[in-house]
Amino acid sequence: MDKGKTFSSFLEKKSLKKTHGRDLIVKAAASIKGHFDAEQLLDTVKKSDSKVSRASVYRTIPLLVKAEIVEESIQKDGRRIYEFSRGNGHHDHMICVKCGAILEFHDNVIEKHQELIAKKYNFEMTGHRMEIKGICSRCRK
Amino acid sequence: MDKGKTFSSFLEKKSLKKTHGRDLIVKAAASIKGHFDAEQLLDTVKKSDSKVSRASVYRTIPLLVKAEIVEESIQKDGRRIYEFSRGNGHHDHMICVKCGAILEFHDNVIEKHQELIAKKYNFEMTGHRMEIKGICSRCRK
DNA sequence: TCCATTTTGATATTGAATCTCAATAGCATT
DNA sequence: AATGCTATTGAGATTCAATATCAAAATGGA
Ligand SMILES: [Mn+2]
Ligand SMILES: [Mn+2]
Ligand SMILES: [Zn+2]
Ligand SMILES: [Zn+2]
Repeated sequence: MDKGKTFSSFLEKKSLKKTHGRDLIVKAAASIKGHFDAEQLLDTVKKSDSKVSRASVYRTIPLLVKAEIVEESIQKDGRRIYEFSRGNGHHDHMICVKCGAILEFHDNVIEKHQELIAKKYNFEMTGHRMEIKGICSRCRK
Repeated sequence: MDKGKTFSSFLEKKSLKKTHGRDLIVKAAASIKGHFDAEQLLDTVKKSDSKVSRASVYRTIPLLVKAEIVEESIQKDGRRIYEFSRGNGHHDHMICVKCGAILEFHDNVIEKHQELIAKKYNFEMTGHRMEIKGICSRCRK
């Protein structure tokens, strides 16, 4: 799952330059297990090179998303939460309002019906976000 | 559909005070057809009484949501979008990334499957948000 | 009417995200 | 390897929705 190579060819295709910062940022994103926000990514990058700027991280994230290396998964407390695409495919999220835990799920029926809805309204779906909010099993007991 | 009365009893139950501002704000929310954000609500309230403050609007919105008079429907460009509950029941949204149009839909199968998922994970669902992003029929041609 | 408490308006502050701009790095060409 | 053009960067400023602050005003029970 070497997304470094993928990103590299993405940059080439788009005539964007391969830079030290971009290289470290994609590597940092890959190193994070689970969901992260821009600030966490910045912290992680800074461990490799403390001179990489916040601006570069914020600027690179949309590139990683376009390259399908990183996905924007949910919004939590006004912050955008991302995750590295590990080839485990698309999924949606449940967010625990008590402990903040993010649980993942996938439901083929829901996915299919989204497409049916879009078709019904002649709407060209480019993406979707579905978040279930509530209390996770751990917090319930 | 007099949500003024509903809000009034909500405030009573919670031992909150009935104020001029809160009264105007719920009336303003009811007067808006369709979706709105906090700033639009403020503009509308100010037409009745220009002294009602932005702070009061931002403070009252969560009360209206708790009272189930207003629903938070989607997030758009980092702004929270609300809508007055008109008893037309729950629905989800499609957002056109070209023109910004917000389309509504409802799908029983999707709703049911959300509950099944929650049950499967022993997750107590208190709400959900599902947004389909894409290009609306008008913008496609 | 009195008075404790809540609420308000005006303004300041926060914080994520974006923008600015001079300095630097990447890279095609010589 | 040196040149020159342009994309990119870092540091900080800026934006803007949302929240916090706090003295003054309103509310509602006694
Ligand atoms: Mn996920
Ligand atoms: Mn709606
Ligand atoms: Zn939890
Ligand atoms: Zn459209």
